[in-house]
Amino acid sequence: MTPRKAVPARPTMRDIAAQAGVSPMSVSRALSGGPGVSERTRAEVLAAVQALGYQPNEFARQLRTGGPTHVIALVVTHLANPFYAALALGVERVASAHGSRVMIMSTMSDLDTEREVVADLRRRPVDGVIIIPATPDHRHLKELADQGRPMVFATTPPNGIDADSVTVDDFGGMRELCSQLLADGHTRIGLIGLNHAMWTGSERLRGYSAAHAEAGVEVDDKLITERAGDIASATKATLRLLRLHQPPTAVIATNNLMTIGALRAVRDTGARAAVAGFDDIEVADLFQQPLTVVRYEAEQLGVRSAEQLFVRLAQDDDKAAGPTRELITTTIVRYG
Amino acid sequence: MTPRKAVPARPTMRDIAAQAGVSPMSVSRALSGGPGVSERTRAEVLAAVQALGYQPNEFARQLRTGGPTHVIALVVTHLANPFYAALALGVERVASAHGSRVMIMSTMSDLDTEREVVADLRRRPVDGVIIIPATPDHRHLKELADQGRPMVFATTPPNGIDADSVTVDDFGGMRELCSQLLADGHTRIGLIGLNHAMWTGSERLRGYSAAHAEAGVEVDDKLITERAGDIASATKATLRLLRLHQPPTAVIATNNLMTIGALRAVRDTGARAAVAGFDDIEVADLFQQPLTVVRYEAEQLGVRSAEQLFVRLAQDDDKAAGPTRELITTTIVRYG
DNA sequence: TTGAAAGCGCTAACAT
DNA sequence: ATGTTAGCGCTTTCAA
Repeated sequence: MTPRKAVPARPTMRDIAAQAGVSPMSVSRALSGGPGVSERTRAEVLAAVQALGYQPNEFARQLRTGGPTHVIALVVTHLANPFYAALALGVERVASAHGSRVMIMSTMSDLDTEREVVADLRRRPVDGVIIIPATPDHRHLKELADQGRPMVFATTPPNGIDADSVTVDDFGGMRELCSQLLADGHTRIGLIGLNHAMWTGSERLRGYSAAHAEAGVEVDDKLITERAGDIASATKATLRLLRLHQPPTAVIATNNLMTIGALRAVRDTGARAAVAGFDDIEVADLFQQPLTVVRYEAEQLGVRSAEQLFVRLAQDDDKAAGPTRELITTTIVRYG
Repeated sequence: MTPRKAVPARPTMRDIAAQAGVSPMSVSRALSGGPGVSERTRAEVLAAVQALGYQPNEFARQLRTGGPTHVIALVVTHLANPFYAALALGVERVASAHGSRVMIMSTMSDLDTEREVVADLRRRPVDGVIIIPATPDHRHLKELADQGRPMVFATTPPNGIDADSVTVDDFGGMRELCSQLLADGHTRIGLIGLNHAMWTGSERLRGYSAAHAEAGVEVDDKLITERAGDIASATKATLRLLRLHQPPTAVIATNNLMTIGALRAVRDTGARAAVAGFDDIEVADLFQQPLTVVRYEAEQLGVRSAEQLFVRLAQDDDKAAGPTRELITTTIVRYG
């Protein structure tokens, strides 16, 4: 942490009061637009504000009134993933409409980083928090929630915490996608980059299994590859599957990054395996390979999460209802 | 469902002091780790902190000390554009290393929205601001800067403001890209979605012109299409060019969105025009059409901007040097 | 080593 | 309609 100079001195209400020849209280009243100020005083105050370029200090006001800070926090895993960027934009849009700003923090899917971020949030008076949890361990998040901070969990429901959530229909989306592949005649379908430990991962696996069961096709565990962190490892995992004695005729990637990796692997081997994946890819129509995806509105996920948060913020604590669970629906899209 | 338990008001330092049987001052000292506290007192304070789940209020501290808020603002045009998302991630990484958080605001390239955002920032004690200006009109930004707020301009230098900037080598990148196309034998090269009014636009046009001049090829103004706001209008603009009596044999798109639009137009018409563009596209290797791009590290742009901001924040006002201008270099990448 | 007093910038509550 | 007092949660200053 580098040393810093203090924020440059800004004029305060006292300065305005002095300049306008009134008391600070009159300045406060004049600026808040409330009644009890003569037009003449108000005019003089506004003139002084203009002259000195005064801007009220929101922190001080908030400290005194105990009112909202008009800042909400958004904790994501990786902002550069277009999916989270879209979600963030949705959150920002809603926050903006409510006069609030968004503080964004990326955890890079690292539990320790998430802990740090959360510790920071406990000290910082933000009005509420929207979080995409990095891991299934939510103990530190419970401490935040217990502080009385309204929280909304996005993409993953809370684990042992009494909080709202907005999630994607991971199960239904994967089941439908997988069913279509099975209907196309595929009986050996690979699953790339599954993370059993995460809620989304287990839900998507459940959908995969359900589709197989409904089609009366047995699942071969050798076709399910373990968690892959990035595109390159998704490519490797896919290559491993394609080299099996009985390779899959189709692969399903468990998120947008895994999809890119899988496409590269199939292209490089010249295999004729069909590729499908969770998460839409905006430019998939330009790909040389056909692709089927589970699409849902990432921005909408952010919008709904933020709206739910503001509902909570507007609520009286006493008559607050139990946690809500909202589901974002999915559709299947075929490219090429 | 369990009724949400009444939120306990956040404990303050006084509560800790009472619980530990000491004065608030001792609590402050114990927590700040400073000298002048007996081990016994410190232990009792820490125990009380644990017992009550106390977290200091950073605002109150900041108000009293006048120190930094450890919040910086990042104003971008559109967070969902992968380019700005990457930039934001770079900013966040550096900020995090300096113990600061990032408040992100998207202007959607709208001047009025930018004005609102800036007005908000004038009231909110953030330590500094990194901005990608939405338009060439920087008057409202000057008011922010005049307040003494350290500012760094990213992608576009300030207009009449004494502030640092980090920009891309728009001119050099475009000149090199265009030169390569000319060397490939193209003499009619379209330019898609140029925004003359923006600094980046004029720089890129300058590079386009310079390359033509160096190659001794005359520029045909009919090949230069006006500003296009989104992918769809880029497609339309490209289609218009391709239908010209003497159509271009190559088109250069002026940013990543324009590139997508141009690729779609060329694909849909089955034209044989080569496509090139400013900004890299991560999955371009999967495209069915060849593509040449001007690549640069978007995240690095964010990193350098943030680093420059923290340099300013660490500086004494008196011995502050003049504005710095940093250039991010570009390379040409051919896909397919 | 500890505490009491004062004040950061602002506003609620009570004067006048 | 205006001003005075007090205090939000914290820390600096000064006294004990």
